[in-house]
Amino acid sequence: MAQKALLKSSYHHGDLETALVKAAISLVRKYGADHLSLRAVSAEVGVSPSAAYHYFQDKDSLVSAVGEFLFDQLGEKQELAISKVRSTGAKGARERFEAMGDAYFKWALSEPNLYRLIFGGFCELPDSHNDSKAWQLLEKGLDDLVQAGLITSANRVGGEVLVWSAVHGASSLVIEGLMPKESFPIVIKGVQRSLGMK
Amino acid sequence: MAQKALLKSSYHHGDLETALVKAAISLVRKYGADHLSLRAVSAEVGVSPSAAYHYFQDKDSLVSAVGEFLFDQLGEKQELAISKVRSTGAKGARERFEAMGDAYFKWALSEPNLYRLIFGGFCELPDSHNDSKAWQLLEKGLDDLVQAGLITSANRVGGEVLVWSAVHGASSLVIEGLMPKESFPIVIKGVQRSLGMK
DNA sequence: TGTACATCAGTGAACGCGCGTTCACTGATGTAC
DNA sequence: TGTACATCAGTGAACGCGCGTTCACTGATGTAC
Repeated sequence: MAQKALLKSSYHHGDLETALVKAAISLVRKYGADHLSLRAVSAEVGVSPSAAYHYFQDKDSLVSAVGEFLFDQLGEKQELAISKVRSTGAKGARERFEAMGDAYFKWALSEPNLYRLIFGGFCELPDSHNDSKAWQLLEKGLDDLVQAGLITSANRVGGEVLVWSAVHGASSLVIEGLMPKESFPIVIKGVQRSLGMK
Repeated sequence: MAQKALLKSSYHHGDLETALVKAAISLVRKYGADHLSLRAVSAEVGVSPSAAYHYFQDKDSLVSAVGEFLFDQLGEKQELAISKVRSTGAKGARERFEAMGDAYFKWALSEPNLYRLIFGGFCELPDSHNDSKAWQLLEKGLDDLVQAGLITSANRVGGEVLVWSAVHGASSLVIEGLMPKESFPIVIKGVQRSLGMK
């Protein structure tokens, strides 16, 4: 029946909740998180403005749903980049670590408006972010570096917050035009030096 | 005459341009950069909405003026913090360096809405940010560390971008509730390790 | 010192607009018999 | 298989509102004579 609804153009939409989130993303991409309106999202889906209220309490709820969706998506981009690394052993651990940061940076640069929605105070992200894919990948990446003998356990301590801060900060500054994008590799080099990476 | 205008409550305001910028800051502080309206700013100053158009081409121009003002203000906060350091020699250089980062972080935490206005894509900052006070202080701070023998010239290379990225990123993540504020010193420690600071 | 005048900072009414949210409703759907 | 019915996803009109911007204007000001 969900299937049926998807197949025929029908009165009932099928999965309006998801459709609204995706339409919102499409509009934020183009016009920024400020400038997003519930009415425009509904119109994009081809549905009346009030329909959204069957799925979201208010506009803020929709925006927060978008934020969570995008935060997950960012994690998935990183996971994909990591999975593409073919090298093994220490070389693999290093390449996966770098791929993770590169994916984050690349996503930020290619989708500045989405990036700002997540990290610009527009939405409430669950504070259980330590369960998020992005965070877990970061932990795993650092663990791998230790296991590969590229960094010591001692230097690993606090690595998550340093890496995330540096990568996130550099991405943000480049997006806002305050730092040339050529500086990103320099920041990464600096982080690796901090970790004592060989 | 400007003096006179300031003294008496008169038809002419005296320095409406500055008054508008300051009123805008006051409103952004409370309600965020999205939610700022020209009309509210005018009302805050006690002037009709159209008066603003004698000083700013449109709303965006006002917001950009606010951004520049705040960016300068952040630099001044840092300068003030640095100037309060009494120690001399290597100890002084280290304390000044740390005071600079602490001031940045402290300002971000105490004024998240202002911080987001500057760094959240709401305004056009002049891309001559290398002339900004904040940037010059950072350069000078690193030079001092070299001169004090706390870091080597070799390690200083690229120091600006690493330091700014890490401090900015940590501030941003803490503001958004994605990182506990207790992590900030850990990030700073990591940066110092990267610089090979003794 | 007094007066006529040009300047221009600020007024206030008006414009058209899009917004978030509500509400009583409709009509397609799946189900019970 | 056919029919009556309850459900509930989506409608569409309406609400009150605040927004950015414009425009012809007013009246306080400083200046020239």
